[in-house]
Amino acid sequence: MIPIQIIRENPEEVISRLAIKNIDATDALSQIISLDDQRKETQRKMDDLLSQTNTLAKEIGNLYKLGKREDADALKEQNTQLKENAKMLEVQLSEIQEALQSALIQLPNMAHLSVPKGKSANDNQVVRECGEIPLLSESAQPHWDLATRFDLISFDLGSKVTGAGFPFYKGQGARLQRALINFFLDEAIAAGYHEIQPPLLINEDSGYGTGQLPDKEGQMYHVGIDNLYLIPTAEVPVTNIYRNVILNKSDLPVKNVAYSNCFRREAGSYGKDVRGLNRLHQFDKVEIVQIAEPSQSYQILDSMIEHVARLLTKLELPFRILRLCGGDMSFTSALTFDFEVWSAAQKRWLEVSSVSNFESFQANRMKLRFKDETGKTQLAHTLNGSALALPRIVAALLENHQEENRIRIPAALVGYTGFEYITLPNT
RNA sequence: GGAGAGAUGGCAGAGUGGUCGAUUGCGGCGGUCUUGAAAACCGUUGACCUUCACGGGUCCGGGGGUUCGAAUCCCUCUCUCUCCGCCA
Repeated sequence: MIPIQIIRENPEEVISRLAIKNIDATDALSQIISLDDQRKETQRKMDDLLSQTNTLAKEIGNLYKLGKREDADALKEQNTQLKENAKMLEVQLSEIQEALQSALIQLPNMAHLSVPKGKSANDNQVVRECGEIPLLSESAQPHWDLATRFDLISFDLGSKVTGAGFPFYKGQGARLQRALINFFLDEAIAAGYHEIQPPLLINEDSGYGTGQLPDKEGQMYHVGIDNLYLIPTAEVPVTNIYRNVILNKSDLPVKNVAYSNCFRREAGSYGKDVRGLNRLHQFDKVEIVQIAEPSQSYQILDSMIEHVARLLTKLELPFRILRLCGGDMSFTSALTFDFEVWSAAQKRWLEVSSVSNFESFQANRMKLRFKDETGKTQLAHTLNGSALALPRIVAALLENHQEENRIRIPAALVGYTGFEYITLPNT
């Protein structure tokens, strides 16, 4: 939610920054400002009346004490009348507030000025390419075939026991998963992040806090009997820790890292993009989340990008970094960089991380603030990024590092897997 | 799952219908004293809306109600604690 003060103070900036996301907010803003005017006006009138009723109530109390019962009764009647008027205004006010809130909540976050204009993923800007794209032999296989041949992952068992998109990891496949999780967590801890293990189910309030609700409801698994949602990312529980919290300036930046399973319904996905590990309903991810002072958030965004780049370099995977264009960005983000690794056998780029600065958009929704040096409370900035999501990393590791009859584990990971090569079963 | 108790400011903890946004203690901040610190003493100390300001309004877990007037009474939801049951 864009803070109303920003809209009031600087509507032109809001309009132009929303235009980067291909949104014409001119009408919406003037509607919002007029609703806000009505809100103030109505509230002022109501406060006036309440002030009068408060004064009268005190007088009545005094009159009773003095034994002037008739005078008191007369005032009582007067006060009842005032109270009724105040009640009417209260109803009006809550209607106006509801309309204002729903208008505000429909506005996406403003794009940062560095965001390129554009409509789709084709307009994203490649800002960096790192690593060498491996030349594989003719017999190189995509990861789903490797996973079967080396007996690492069973998609069929997943379908049998749960459904498509819920694979079983087995043997060296399972150990590789565990190794990656520990590697990512240790790297984050070394970079100063604080490890958190969050719950995997969240309530409705948390869904609103980070913006999954109301509009992305269909993307989450819902446990109806308890009205809880399975988390689509650890970002949701980890950021919502700070819902309705006022931090001290000295607490910032808050740097948290969490490993979790992630659950996504991925309604509407289909085709070759979802083959194998490319798109799952349940997957593992290590997420980094920071809460920062506004003046530092972009510097912190850079440091998060370097952190993710370092992980991919250590895993010896060729990758590129994209600056997302306005049309490809999420509703809540102000600036997003995507990381893609090259999948050598599929011959395509796979998105493995998305690092974003939300500025005060999430903070405003969930009332996450901090006290600055003058003792004033103001909204903090929130940032998060995947560091990293496992399935496509596994896909790329298997494909890019495949050799004749084995798959090489990158050196940085050997201490975690306990083996240097994935080998064929029964050899 | 059954029975009971409770939810008040950063924390602890008073307050059971009238001047209570709330006694007090701790903590925090500022000051006196001190070479410095501690102790002691004095002062100060919540959030939100509105206003240039003065001021006004809202908030005692959430929501609703009774009343001229609610932290205090009633309804409801959520959460916490104790006991019993079940259980990794």
